[in-house]
Amino acid sequence: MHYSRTFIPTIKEVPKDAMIQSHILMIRAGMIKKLSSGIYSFLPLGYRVLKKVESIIREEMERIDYNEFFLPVIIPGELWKISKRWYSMGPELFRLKDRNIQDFVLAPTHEEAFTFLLKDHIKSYKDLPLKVYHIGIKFRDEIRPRFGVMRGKTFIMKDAYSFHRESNSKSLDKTYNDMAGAYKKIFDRCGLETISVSADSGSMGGSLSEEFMVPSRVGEEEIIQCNHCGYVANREKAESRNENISYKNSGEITMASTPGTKTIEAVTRFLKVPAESLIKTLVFKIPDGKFVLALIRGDLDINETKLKNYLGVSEIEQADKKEVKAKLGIPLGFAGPIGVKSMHVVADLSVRDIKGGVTGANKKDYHYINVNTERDFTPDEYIDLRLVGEHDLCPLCGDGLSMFKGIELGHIFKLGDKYTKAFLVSYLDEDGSMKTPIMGCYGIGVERTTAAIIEQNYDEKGIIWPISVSPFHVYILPVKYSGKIQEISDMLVEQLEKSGIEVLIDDRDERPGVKFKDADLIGIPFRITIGERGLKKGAVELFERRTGNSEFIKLESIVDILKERIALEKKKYESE
RNA sequence: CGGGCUAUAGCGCAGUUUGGUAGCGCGCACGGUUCGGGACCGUGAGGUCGUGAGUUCAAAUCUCACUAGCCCGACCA
Repeated sequence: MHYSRTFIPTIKEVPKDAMIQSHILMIRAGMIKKLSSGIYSFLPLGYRVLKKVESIIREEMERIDYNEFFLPVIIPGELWKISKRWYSMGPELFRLKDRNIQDFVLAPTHEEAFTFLLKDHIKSYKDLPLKVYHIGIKFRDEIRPRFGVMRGKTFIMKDAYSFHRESNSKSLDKTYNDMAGAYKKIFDRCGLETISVSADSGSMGGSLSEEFMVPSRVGEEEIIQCNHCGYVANREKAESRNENISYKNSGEITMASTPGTKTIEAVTRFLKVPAESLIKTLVFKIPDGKFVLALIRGDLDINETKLKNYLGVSEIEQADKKEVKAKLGIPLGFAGPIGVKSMHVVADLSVRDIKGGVTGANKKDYHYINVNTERDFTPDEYIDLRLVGEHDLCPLCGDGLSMFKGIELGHIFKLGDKYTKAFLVSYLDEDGSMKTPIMGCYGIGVERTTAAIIEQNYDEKGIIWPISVSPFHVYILPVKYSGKIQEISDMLVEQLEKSGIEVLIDDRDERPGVKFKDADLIGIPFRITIGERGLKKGAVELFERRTGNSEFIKLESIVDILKERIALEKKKYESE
């Protein structure tokens, strides 16, 4: 293609709204343009990359026998009412009405639509397993869109769904594992280093789930990893081994005056006790307006996701001061479990063994000391509520854990029968009995993957595309597009394109410096510079963006050499 | 939703403190000199100063309200 006729609006300045490299470079290279917060248009160069990522995904989906569909983005609200997500999803779900005042949603994901679509076609165990997917636009009214295309209000997702016989969970296991394998290949082929971590399944429902992450400073996920045995999990999900802290048996429980000590730190300082002997007490509010008391050892924090899952609610928030005081009569900062009757009390496992502990007395400026769990109070339940941190112990091997950040590119779930049950999907099994199929679902964020590729492949000059997703294979840079140089450039373009190589020729009437800068910024893997300097020797310059290597190649062999190099480079990103 | 910041030409910014009718760099157009790493000189086009109201003889500048965007926290591919 000719640069002069292609819309590639590169810019020199760093856009003020962009904070991370992938966002900055996508804008600077003329790949995307913002329409509104979290809503971006893809320009020709960006779209070419997007399509390449999509086709890698397609190839790997086909390879494991998934059928490609294309579903609408606007879905009757009725379907979402059947799955109950109309009620549970909250404001991130875009809702609208048609002229007949019927409810609709702009689909944030397609479990409902696919389940409804396939319901009529799953009648026999012979119809299973059924594996489907599509690549389409999704809508989520994100609380805070961020980092350009990394978290948008609309985004392209590859979402796949599988349906299986309920009695044969091995079928789901296999499909799930196949998908994990396909994801690994997809990301490898995009030139990405990913890791898979076990994750919380959130509002999707279902049991097991795994996320595919790219480690990155700008990631929004926190990943916990064992330095020893390979345990990896999303922090939301991560568990840890309880340390054995030896508590001494204490004397009688006593109420002590602790004026103004509202924080853990203040209490430990005032009473001269370690944080481990405190019983931290937090009041949470759940959607039905009820309050829950959550306890954890003073030096630890509550993992709200774990608490939400335990309570079976989609949202919780820490109750605010005034409300707690008004409705429960408890001064926040001095809350404690002792004597609490009106609220459900859950305790983290770390609380169970505390003896000689300290906790709020539900009275302003007073704490109880010498508190023994079980002797002085009994929570309704002990569960794991702990927010695992960097210095905790691996739940598997007891070794140390570390934490780093990552970008979540894909997520795979074993869904169970949440949707098939709600939609009354049933099939006749071999023995003539009526059964409900179980499901798996599997997503990849396409733009986010594209952004992550840049995040892992750039330098101070611009993007460095892996050839598998590069908008073009070769950038031809005629130092001056006229006379002999023009003739040779045109000839090269023709020959290369004839062999299926994608070429961008910079035929603009610009000074060479401008062309070099743009070529570096756009980041196409190979560049051929054609100028007097080389032609004197009957050669052109072949430059490799990633290594910075450059060499002069005889004109007559450049096409063959390029073909060879490109084939070699492509091979690195091929399946298997 | 809470906290912080911003809004002036296509992009990046100055001007706001101390009110006097808008400027710089890049980009764009034209002419010339240049031409293998974002050239130089000259000329020129381009602005409801985010929106609305108020104060004032006079508002980009002061006041109030609103809107949008960005960053930090709770959601997600």
